[in-house]
Amino acid sequence: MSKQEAEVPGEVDACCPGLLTAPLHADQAVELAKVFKALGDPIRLRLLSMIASRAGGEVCVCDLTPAFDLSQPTISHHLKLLRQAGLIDCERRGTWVYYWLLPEMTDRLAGVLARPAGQPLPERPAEAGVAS
Amino acid sequence: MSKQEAEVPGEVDACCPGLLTAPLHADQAVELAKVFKALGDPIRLRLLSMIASRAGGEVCVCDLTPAFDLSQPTISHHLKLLRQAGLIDCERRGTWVYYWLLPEMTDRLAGVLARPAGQPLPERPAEAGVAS
DNA sequence: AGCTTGCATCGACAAACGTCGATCCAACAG
DNA sequence: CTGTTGGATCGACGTTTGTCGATGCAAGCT
Repeated sequence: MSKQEAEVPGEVDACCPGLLTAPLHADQAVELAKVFKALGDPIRLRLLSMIASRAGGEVCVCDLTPAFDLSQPTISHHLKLLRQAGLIDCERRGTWVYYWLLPEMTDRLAGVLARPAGQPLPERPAEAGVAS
Repeated sequence: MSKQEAEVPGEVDACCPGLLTAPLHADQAVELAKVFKALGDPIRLRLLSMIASRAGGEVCVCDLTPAFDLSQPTISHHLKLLRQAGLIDCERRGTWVYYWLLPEMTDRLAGVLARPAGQPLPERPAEAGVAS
């Protein structure tokens, strides 16, 4: 497992301290977008959440599939996308396949979205529909 | 502006301390996925980055459009999606329209992806292709 | 050897997405 | 009022995505 064509971004370019500090380069944007796109589906978010929050650190697919109203191939497909995004990895153990989180990737995303310390927050409070 | 059908998620459900601590509920997953999907495109990531990293805190569309090899309607479309996701907002000032970041949303995402303090990290080091 | 079970892969197909040119609207300049 | 410019909205069109049933493969059971 984890050895298919899987073009795992992996090294989203160690650089770039964040989206919010400097304009992203086109290549970095492409790599980052792959990962965010993987998170852009409710099923995949729930799968990732179920995997990440598991006590032992890993989950058997046989525990994931019945949690959704979707066919087994569909769940398998979503797991594949999460794996190709570098968010999870898996291993076959006997009859079953186990998935676990790769925290490096979620850490990286959190860092990319984080606002660098005391960013001034330009003067504009939080007018989300104030209709001044 | 900022007053169209724009079903801004906004309150992705103040709860949920993170994706990684407990299985996400279906509704929360749907809301979160909308925002991540908005980030799942290289153009939108670069737009957001250009807007967020701007000194004055806001950018005129006329500064954004020429930075890409895309038509003006396409850029406008991407900006609309970012706005509907609650990531940015805009205002018309005279002839020009200015966009700025809504840091609440990026903060929320960063929080959702963050690993709660000293999460054990189950024993599995970081085998990204160890092929044991 | 056969059968069964757990998952992945393979088309297929409808829905969603990214892009464009054309058009429309708001604001300013003559 | 007329013309111009910045930007949003409107179809249209090709590509990608999410889903399925059918099939393939690996591992255990009898």
